Amino acid sequence: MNLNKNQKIAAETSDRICCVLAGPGTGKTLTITAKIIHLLEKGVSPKEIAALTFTQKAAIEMKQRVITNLRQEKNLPFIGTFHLLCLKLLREFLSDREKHFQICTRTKQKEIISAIHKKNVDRIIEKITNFKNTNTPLDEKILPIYEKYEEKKKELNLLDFDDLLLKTLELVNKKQIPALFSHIIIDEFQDINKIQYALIKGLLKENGYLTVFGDPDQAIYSFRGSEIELFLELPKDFPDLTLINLSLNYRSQKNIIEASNKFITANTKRFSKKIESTREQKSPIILFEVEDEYEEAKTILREIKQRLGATDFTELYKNKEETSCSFSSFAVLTRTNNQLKIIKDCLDKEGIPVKTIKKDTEHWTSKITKKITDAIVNYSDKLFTNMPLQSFIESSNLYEELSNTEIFILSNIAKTYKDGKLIEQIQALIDELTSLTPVDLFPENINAVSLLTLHSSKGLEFPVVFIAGFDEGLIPYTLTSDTDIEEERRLFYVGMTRAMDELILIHSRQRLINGKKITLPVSSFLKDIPEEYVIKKVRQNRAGPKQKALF
DNA sequence: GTGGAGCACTTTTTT
DNA sequence: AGTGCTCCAC
Repeated sequence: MNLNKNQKIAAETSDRICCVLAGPGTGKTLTITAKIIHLLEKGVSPKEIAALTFTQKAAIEMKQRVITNLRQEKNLPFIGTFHLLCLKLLREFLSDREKHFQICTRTKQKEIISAIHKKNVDRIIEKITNFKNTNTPLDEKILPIYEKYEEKKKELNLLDFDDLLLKTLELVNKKQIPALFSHIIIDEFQDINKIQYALIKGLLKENGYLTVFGDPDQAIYSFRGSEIELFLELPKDFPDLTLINLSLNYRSQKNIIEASNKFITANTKRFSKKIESTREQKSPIILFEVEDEYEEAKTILREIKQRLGATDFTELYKNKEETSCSFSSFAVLTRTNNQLKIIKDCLDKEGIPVKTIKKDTEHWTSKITKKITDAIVNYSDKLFTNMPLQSFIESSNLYEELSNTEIFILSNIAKTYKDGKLIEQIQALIDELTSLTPVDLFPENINAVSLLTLHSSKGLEFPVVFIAGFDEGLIPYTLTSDTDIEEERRLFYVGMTRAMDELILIHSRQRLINGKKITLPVSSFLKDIPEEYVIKKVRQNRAGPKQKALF
């Protein structure tokens, strides 16, 4: 593995408590992978190591990389989500009477809650989750619902996702689960909450090694209980903490790195960190001002077409290798989901393929199940010719149709595939699918323009990034009262740093929000980006009356 | 059990 | 504007 100086230090240090500041595009996953492999090569037993993530996607990516590097997949350390680790520990350490619980999924949660109280089911679940994770008190109306919910779960022998962690922590505190790991590695540490933090401490052996990777400037999930303070107060909690800064960014050109570096210094809750681009300077950030959301969509369409340099899109499908950029080079990011609809419609109409994250759990589960079932049935024919699975995936259209997560699962199923038992295999597969999330199923390999919220863009990168709705009110989002302006700034920072070559912001003078036509000024975040990094382009509505530009 | 009127609500999302 | 829900009539 080819590591730069600080990546190597982070991977090989034998300091006991380390915090690796891993800004956007600095090779975090590579470094974590290197660290795991380094420990194994040093002779640390896999059983002594746990690498924890918050999402399955991250876990799968990391595991895949470790497997690729080790060229084997036996005797791996635990690499997975906090929830999976807790699930395994509970199955191992709970009493025989208790250990046979089932997981209370979101669907089941909704079912139980709505039997108690029909209205605002989602909000109630959110409140309960918040209460369990952060001790945010429950008001009088929700408390009895919560109590009945807990009772019902007990009756049905269910544990919800929060319970997995809480129950494990309880056993750890009662010493019924011993400290198990001498090396714990945490990914995306800025997303941690108090429960998870306590859990890590309880599972780490005395004088064990802890390395956390993350970036406080990308903490965007406080609304679901993450506490950036836990990251920022690490030096207090561990006076012997070693800070390592991954300072080289391999993703974005200089303008984007410098502009985002300066932008984020407007925040106070952070560690100062240095990030340098390894890439040549390219064009500055472009800011368009347009009339309304339809002009916004048309601007995106026009800019995409211009960069594709083709009007006949069927040609682009055929000659992918010959063009420097394709549909998948572009992403459109917005603060809210519903802003994406008009943009999607506009691109759809012009024959530009788009991909979005589907939120409809029931539908995709059955659809994907069918897709993978078909794939396995197809593959079983190919078994006669001994065609390796990877070649099969690449030669079929599956590579484009399936997300990376699906391919991973398919590979696993196929590996254990034996003649006869197809139905059982698929049954097992369906069990795995129920734990997948919309993001896991985002078809990364399909050649289409990505339409995403700023939140769901985290971790991704694109040559050309549009951030639409750069309007005060949406960015930062202040249409409801309890805005955390620093978190909103971090969210925009995440958006900016998705861009490799070009960042294009679009502000619309007017917009329909909740059925009302409103006029918003350009985002107040504009003033936090030094002027020399931005080119402003005003597009007047030709038909309409002349309006004074807002900047 | 269905369909339509009436009403409320409207940020972000993982396990 | 658009969605999702309840409630009531059939």
